[in-house]
Amino acid sequence: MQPAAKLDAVPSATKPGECEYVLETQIGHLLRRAHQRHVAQFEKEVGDLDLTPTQFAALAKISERGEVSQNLLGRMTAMDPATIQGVIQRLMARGLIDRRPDPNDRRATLLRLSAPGRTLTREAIRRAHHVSKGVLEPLTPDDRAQLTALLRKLTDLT
Amino acid sequence: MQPAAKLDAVPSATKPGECEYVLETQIGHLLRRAHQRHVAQFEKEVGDLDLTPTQFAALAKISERGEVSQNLLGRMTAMDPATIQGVIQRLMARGLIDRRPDPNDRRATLLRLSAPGRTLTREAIRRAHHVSKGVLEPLTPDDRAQLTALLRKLTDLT
DNA sequence: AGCAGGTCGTTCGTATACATATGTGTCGTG
DNA sequence: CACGACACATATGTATACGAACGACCTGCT
Repeated sequence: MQPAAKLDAVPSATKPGECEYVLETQIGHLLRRAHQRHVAQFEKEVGDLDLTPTQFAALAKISERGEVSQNLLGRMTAMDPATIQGVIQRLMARGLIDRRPDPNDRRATLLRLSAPGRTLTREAIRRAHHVSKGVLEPLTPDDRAQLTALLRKLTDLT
Repeated sequence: MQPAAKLDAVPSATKPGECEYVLETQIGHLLRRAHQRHVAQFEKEVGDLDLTPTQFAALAKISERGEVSQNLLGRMTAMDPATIQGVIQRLMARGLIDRRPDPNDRRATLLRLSAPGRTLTREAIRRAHHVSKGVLEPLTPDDRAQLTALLRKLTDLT
């Protein structure tokens, strides 16, 4: 990313629905930036394990479920079938995941962690908790709970 | 994206910092999902103008500033120099943007909207307001203000 | 049994997103 | 004025992210 910026404050808002658009007040831009913040923090703290946030999410979820189909894993981690395919392929190439065909459904593939995968995931989970803490660090404890709750509501995660 | 999911609720949390990790409670995952929600909504409502959220952000910001250097635009829209380069290149190819070398700094390039770019941006801004409304629709008005404020705090946008 | 419609994994194409490297240009300091 | 540190735009490589299309397969209905 760029060197952080600190640009001049944003001036006047106009009435919405009109031809003015203050990027910095729009939810989409804010979400994008906040997400970027998390990715950066994750990279800084977990990057030396060579795991991206998505790769980690996949590992963590497999770890939680023991064995899942690739497609279900995708739904649980909010990844497109096309996306999860690439993620799994890269984790496979590193030997972190074992695959086997689903005996009950010949379309499906079942995934589980390999022994090295389990070890790496344990360590990554430890660090991931620290990442979450770091991301929320600018907020008060109350604000953190608020934000989490609001995002869950927004994303329909009850 | 996948057909939406509605998976079973998440069970028990363990004490954090330990070997449990409930993806659905972690800020990174929530931010990623919320961001996905916005991108999807944007695509649905602005997609037929063939604009992505980032392309639109660039156009909107150029429109606001009149003329900016590519690099400054990148900082204002939170895009890497490498990223903004690609975005601008595609908008240029469509004739939505005009370029000229900065007379005061031969490294820099100045960007402004072309006439078609201005027209398209006006229409896109109209729709973008509607997108923001749609994204926040699951929240109460109070919650919307709360969430926006918290994200601004988190992303250091004062 | 057989078929229609849907699902699972995969592939292709395009667009962010960012690290890294490079060539060119600017600027402050000596 | 010269030089080193830095800034700007670009190029390359990798990793999401997703639409669209595909072949293989499953399932419910007839």
